[in-house]
Formats: sequence, structure tokens, C-alpha cells
Amino acid sequence: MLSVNIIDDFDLDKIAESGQCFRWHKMETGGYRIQAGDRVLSIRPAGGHRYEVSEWDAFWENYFDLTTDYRGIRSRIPADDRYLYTAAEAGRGIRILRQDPWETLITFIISQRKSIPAIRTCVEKLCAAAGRPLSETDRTMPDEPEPHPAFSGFRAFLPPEGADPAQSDPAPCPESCIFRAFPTQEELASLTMEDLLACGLGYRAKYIAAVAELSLPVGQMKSLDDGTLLGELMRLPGVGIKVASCTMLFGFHRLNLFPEDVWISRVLKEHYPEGFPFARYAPFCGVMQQYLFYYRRNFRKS
DNA sequence: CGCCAGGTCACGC
DNA sequence: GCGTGACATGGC
Repeated sequence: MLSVNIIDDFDLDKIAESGQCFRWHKMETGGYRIQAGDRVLSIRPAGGHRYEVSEWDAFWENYFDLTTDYRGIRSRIPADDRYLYTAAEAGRGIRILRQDPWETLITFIISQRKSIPAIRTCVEKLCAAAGRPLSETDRTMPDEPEPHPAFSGFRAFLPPEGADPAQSDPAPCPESCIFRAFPTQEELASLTMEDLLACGLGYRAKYIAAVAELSLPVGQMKSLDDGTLLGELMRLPGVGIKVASCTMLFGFHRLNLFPEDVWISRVLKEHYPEGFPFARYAPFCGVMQQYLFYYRRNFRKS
């Protein structure tokens, strides 16, 4: 069994619950089956810093951002910033994944006014509707059990055209389930409005359709500075300050972006009435944001 | 069955 | 500029 050693902060559960990725499926072994772009990885803790993986190469090293020192970033937080310090202790192990910009953009356009479970469902349906099928050999480790039921309730294929969705068999992803790449821009553009609505996109369907039609030079956008890139992204339909910030933090790896959602707003109001000390934590405000989000959403009720 | 979700947009002032 | 309501749909 292939295994890797990861010394720096690395906690699969915390990354999965930090709200940046929506195609991580928890397995009963405690590991995850991760779909990213057109790749699939199975990974599970094997004690200490060791992890068993179904494959390993430069793609995954980059995906997990293994060249960034998150322990070092955490060490910049002084103990007198009580709330952030506590949040970062609780969130130790979170990393900012290097996800694909296009996938991140579409995912976070979908995310508006949706719960995280609903986002997962939506994204899987979109992949099933338009994503390239991946080969069976990409999918899993040899002795891997079925995905946890909570994450296997999606179908690999949408109901046949004309079928009543309410009547189709909601069989949970069986052995025949084929994994799918996240749809490319061209693949999304090929979908009809009806197809998009069948993915549960609701009023976001028109945003997705419009963005899929545009010419988006993502390669060139990578070279833009933070302020310019933020402005360019916010010109897109369905993209406001929050979606643009998330796209930059999670899709362009701009670690200083600090998306402000309802949870972060609560944190700022409750614990930083004088304002968050952005200057102190630059250029890693986005990492701090993830600690705050994770802690406030998963632990503190107050 | 009703509420709310990692917001955005089009209004009104 | 800032406040306000509509917006589609699925989880819980």
C-alpha cells in the first residue's frame, strides 16, 4: 500500500469541514475519497504523520499545498489575540487547498444562499450532468469500502429526459457509479437551461449559463494583482464580494483574501468590534479567516 | 411544514 | 453610497 508522510499541519476532517471543498466524501475507514478537477484520490490516516493513498504525484502535492508552512503561519498569532489564537489551536491542521480556479468559481457561485450539504448535492449533479467520466481505475483503493451513506446519496446520472424526478429511483451510488471530472467551461456551456435547473441550481442557473458563455482567460487572470483580480471577478454575473473573495482564496491561492460571510460577520461583531487587525496578519489573512470560520461554525454557539 | 442556507442584484433614497 | 426585499431549492 502506497503511503506518504506529512509532517506539517494536516487534518483531513478539519479541511473537509472548513467549507472550501465540496467533493470530499468521508469513508467509513475515517479517510476520504477526494475528487478534484479530473482526479480522484483515496486517502486515510495510517497513524502518526502517515497516510495511505491510492496514488501520489505532483498534482496532489500541489493540491494539498504541501510546500507552505502552516505551522509557521499559525505561529504568527500572538496569544493575546485570544479568539483567533483559540480558533487556530482548534483548527490546527487546516490548509488552504490549491483548487482549480474555474471549479472554485462555479462552486462558489452555486454556494450563495445554500447550505453546505445542498452545495455538495448541487455540485455532484452538475458533474454528473456535464463532467467527463473517469476511468474505473481512477476511483479507489483496492480494499476500500463503500462511501459513507451520508455522502453517497447522489446519482451518477440524471433521470432520463421526461422522467419525473420525484419518481425516479433514488438508488444511492452503487458499484456502477462512475466518477466524473468537474465540467470544463465548454462542457457547462453545452448544457441547456433545463439541464442546469435539473441540477437544483435555481436562480443561480442563469449565472452559471452566462459565465459559461464568456471568454475567461483564467491563465492571464492568474497574473493579476489581488485588487485587479477581485474587480475582474466581481464583473461576472452572480459574483459579488464574497464569491470573488472565496474564488481568490481557494482557487487562486491568494492567501490574504478574507471572505466575510455570515459566520465571519458574527465573529467580527462579537470579538473584533474595533476591526480585525488585517495589517498584523498580512499576507495570510485568508488562513486566519479559515480558522475563524471553522471554529465559529463548528464549535462556538455564542 | 417552515425556516434558513459560506449572497447577489435591482431597486429606493 | 447604504438599506431592503426578491430570489429557487433542498436539508434539517
